[in-house]
Amino acid sequence: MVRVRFAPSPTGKLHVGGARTALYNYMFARHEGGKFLLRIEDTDRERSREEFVRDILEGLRWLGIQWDEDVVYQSQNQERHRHLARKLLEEGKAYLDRYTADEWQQVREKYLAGIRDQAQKKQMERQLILDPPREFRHILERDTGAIRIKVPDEGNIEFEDLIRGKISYPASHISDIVILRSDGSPTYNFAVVVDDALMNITHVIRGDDHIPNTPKQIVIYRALGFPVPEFAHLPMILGPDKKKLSKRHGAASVLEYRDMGILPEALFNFLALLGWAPYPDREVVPPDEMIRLFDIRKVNRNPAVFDSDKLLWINSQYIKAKSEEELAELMKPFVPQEVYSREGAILAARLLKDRVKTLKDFWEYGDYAFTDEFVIEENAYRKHFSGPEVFQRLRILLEEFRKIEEWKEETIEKVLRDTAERLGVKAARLIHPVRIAVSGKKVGPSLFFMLEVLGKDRVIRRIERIMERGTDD
RNA sequence: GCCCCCAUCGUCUAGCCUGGUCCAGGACGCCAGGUUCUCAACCUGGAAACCCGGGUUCAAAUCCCGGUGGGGGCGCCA
Repeated sequence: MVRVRFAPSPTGKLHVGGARTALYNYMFARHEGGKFLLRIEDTDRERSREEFVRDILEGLRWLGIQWDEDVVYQSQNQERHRHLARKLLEEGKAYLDRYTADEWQQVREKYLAGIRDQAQKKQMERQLILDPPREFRHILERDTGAIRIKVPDEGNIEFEDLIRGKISYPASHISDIVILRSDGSPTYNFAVVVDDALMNITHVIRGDDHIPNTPKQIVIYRALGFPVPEFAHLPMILGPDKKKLSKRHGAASVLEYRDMGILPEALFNFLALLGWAPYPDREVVPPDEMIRLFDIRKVNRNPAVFDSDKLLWINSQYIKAKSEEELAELMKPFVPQEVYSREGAILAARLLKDRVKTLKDFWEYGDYAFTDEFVIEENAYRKHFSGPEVFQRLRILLEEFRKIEEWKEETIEKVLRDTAERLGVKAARLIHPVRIAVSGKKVGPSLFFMLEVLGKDRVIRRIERIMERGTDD
């Protein structure tokens, strides 16, 4: 049975890059009918923060990435790490490096600084550890230090990457790997291997920045006698400047996208498309279908630039597909709670669902659906209410509107156009002022549709109100 | 310096494994037109790419080699 994991370190918020990695693991697990596990790599006490753990869990949950089994915290496994490292030492597969971290640093600077040849450097390191130079001879007395695993000198360390095919490293270029520091803490590569083995992980799917770690980890798996999992390395996600994505590229955290009014399934869809294409000619593919079609072997090998315009477009597609009722619920967090009402939200949805890009836009462009207290844009008002004749025309139109019995788009349009003709002005002369009266904005949905949706009472009330401005002036 | 990975429109990609149907398909964005009461949306059309050089072959985006460019690594960081 397939078992995969997502293993973030809680030193920052859940990032779109991490989310994409989680997503691919999740899609793979679900597609294969396996398990998707979560492990928090919190060994870095200095930088790990509880609030980041919460952010990561919340982000995953929001995206609809549900993990199986209990969350594993790497710090829980410290004892196992130490135990296994000592076992390797006893078995002679690893050896003691008696330098302290500081001393080793000095040794490196003094004896290894100019060495460019990796194989040569590896041999010299070994030499320096087993047979220290005079000034460090005394360390041989110690029975403490770091533990290093012996890496073979001959042959290649190879693995079959599910995405890239065969990858091969010359063993002679890989230095003996520190698995336990002199302070007794496990190193990253060692902890990852032990934890993955303990969790029975069958497939390691992660960013391609981990490719160089893989041969080292394979050495560790072998020394430990654990089965080596399959590996798949995903390409990175880059910012618009083609640099590795970071905070500098605006919103990089998953929850920030939620707060911008992005739908989780839209982000899911978009992220899945970064490096993989389920169809040659379809982009909007909901999560369920993505999972059904997912094929790790078809994942692209080159890095992808994060294009927020496309995210916005996909989001707008998902918004269009929602019902007014669903949208009314979804937009709730983006509308001030004093004015939110389900009725108003439904009106906003009906009015704007085909034109907005985010959930935030419903309030941004549709405040008038919720309340009479919307802002009337000054420049719009000035432009279309320039003289007294505007108010005269509106008064006449208002009379006609009052007479309408069937308040329907077509009827309203006919009445307005007839009135315009009677007054000898273009319909636009009435349309624009009315739009501003009822919405406060010079842009928006088709006016007649808007009037119908808003309802006769509101429309009449709002036209009356704006006319009061005219008498004041 | 050495090791490893990558390379199709501005961007995401299909095609590459199993050469010909590709003077390279789709999508976002962009431009133009249509619709129209505005702005979007929508519809139609358009500009836009196989990194370079060799080789293999009747034929290469597709296979091979080299170069160039980008990325990762060479840590008692993760």
